[in-house]
Amino acid sequence: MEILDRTFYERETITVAKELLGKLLVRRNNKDNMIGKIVEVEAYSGSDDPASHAYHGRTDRNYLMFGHGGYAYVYFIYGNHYCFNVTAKVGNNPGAVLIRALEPIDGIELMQANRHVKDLKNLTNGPGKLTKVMNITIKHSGLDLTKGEDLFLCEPKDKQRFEIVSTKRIGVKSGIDKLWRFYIKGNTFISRR
DNA sequence: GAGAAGATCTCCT
DNA sequence: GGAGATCTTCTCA
Repeated sequence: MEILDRTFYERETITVAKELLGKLLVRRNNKDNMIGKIVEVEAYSGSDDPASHAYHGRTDRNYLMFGHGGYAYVYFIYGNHYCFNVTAKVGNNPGAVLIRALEPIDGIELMQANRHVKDLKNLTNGPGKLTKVMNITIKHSGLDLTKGEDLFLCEPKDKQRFEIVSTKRIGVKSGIDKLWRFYIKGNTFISRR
């Protein structure tokens, strides 16, 4: 498998977000692999995006968004859930892409066991769900995704053509004029509301 | 050191 | 369709 390298991530956040659709997220857990195809993402920028963690400047929590692209940025939200982001940026403006939904590809039995859910369509269709299924926690924050270790992204073997739909982002109260949520048209594994 | 809000999910009606 | 669960982070004193 071809792991995405640094040059993929060090581009405009919006461009990276769109191109992440259809890529594979690989989670290596001891000897077991879990693989999911990315079907839904959201882009978060910096000083021009009031919904972004980076909007109010650099802090102890969001400093990863100000660093290089291609790193995992994981944070805990609502007392219950982790959200998994990939840093993606060009120049000095911070940026990250939130992975919102996956299509289960491999290691499905392990995924089901991690959440005690059998319905595939209800397994990874939300940011909090997919982190639980993939066993992604705050420990993975700051991980280099280009090294091919516990967690990385790669190019699928057979590239499929699909249409990209862009809509308003979900769950944010500011920046709703930006259509920075992207998903694969017709895919049944996206989250909705 | 206290208070409030948050890039969500699940259960209940 | 709506509210509760639950804790980290940020802001202000």
